[in-house]
Amino acid sequence: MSKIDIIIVDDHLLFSQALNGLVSNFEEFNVIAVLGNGKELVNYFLQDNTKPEIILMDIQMPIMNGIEATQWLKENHPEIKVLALSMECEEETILKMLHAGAKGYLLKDIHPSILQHALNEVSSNGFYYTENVTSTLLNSIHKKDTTKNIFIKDRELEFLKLACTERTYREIAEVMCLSPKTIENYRASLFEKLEAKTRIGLVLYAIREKIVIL
Amino acid sequence: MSKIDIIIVDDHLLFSQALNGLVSNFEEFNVIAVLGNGKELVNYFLQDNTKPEIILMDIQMPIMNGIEATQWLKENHPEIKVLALSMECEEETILKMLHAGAKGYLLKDIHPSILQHALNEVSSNGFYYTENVTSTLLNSIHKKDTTKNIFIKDRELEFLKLACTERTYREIAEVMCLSPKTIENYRASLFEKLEAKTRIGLVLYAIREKIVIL
DNA sequence: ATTAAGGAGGGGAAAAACCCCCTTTTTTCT
DNA sequence: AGAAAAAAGGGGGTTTTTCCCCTCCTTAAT
Repeated sequence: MSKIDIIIVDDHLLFSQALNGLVSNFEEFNVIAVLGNGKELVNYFLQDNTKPEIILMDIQMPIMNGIEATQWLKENHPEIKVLALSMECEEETILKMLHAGAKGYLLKDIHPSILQHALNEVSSNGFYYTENVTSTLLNSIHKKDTTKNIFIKDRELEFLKLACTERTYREIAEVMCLSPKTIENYRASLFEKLEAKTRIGLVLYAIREKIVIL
Repeated sequence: MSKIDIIIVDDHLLFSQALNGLVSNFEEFNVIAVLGNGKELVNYFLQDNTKPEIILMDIQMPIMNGIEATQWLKENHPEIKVLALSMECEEETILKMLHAGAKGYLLKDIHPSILQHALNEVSSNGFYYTENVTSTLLNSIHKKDTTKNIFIKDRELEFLKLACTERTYREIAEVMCLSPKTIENYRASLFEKLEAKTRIGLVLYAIREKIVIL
């Protein structure tokens, strides 16, 4: 019985090395490479090395992250199955990874035997989706309905960023070279769009949506 | 030559199990237990089990985190050396862990051989501090000078949190069961303390200092 | 030619900001 | 134990900012 080739991509050396030992101990699998980020993975394939059947992919990585790497694989080596292995359970991250073509999404706090099972499932069925992932998908579908497509115009965005400072509207008008009354219109339209009742609401929205950083 | 007993405390099963394999492969060390959080560690000691010489301690853990667990060990088993092993490189976390009595602080992206070296150092010298940790300590000393000791009183803090909503001051007064005029005093004193000129300034401060989350 | 969007504006009410002042209780210092 | 300081609660009045409604003028696209 020939073993199934696996590549591990994770920037936490301690984890990737330890995981290497763990997976290598599974009868059915053989780790052929341990890489530190997406860029190293791309280079690995550009050098025409042995192709793995499955890649265990971390998400948060320097230089080239797991999502970008998975997208690259989908375009260049679509037959290789990516199994995401991350600590992040944020909905957005999971969705991005699945859109990029991951065949499964595991959290790092699972039991090794589940990893083994997942690897076997991915190898035989082509995918392995946990309850966690499917419920996230359901959630996101549900949300899509309520999420209005909020379109913020360029100048409104400029204003929104300036609204997140201690400048008064009059000062913002000066900075943007506009009349205070025009600023007033931006304010009103953003209040409506973002369902804000006060300037504080604008600030909270901007910070939540990472329109302004910190 | 008798091996040095080690306990691993980490909630990420995949990591802890894999790390177990890794450390067990080091000639000098012997993993006697792998636990999922601080509470499990406390229970382990309450049951009068074999004491380890070193504990490899994760920080972010459910129920009882690494900092709390290390503090408990300092009071109850001060001879046991704790080597922190985390992904967090935030200054505050490192400082808290060192204050709690950790003999070293490693990031999870290190090479396994560094872990081995660190374990040996902790065993022989009693500590192992990387450049990373010492530079963080230096930084924090430097910062102490410029950081004014901003002291926010309990009620002020309550007000500050409420100020980060779309409530008017009058509404905040109602929520806090106070006269709007008292709220006015809190506002004025926070404006002075936090060097804010408008309510937006308060909100920005509160979010930066993580007084309000998201 | 009409419509939509961006820009500019007026008037007025409400909220926020900025002054000054006050009492009472609790804590801290000596 | 007693004085002083700090914390908590409240008040009056003024100015500025914010908020809301509604109008008018361009300009560019349908």
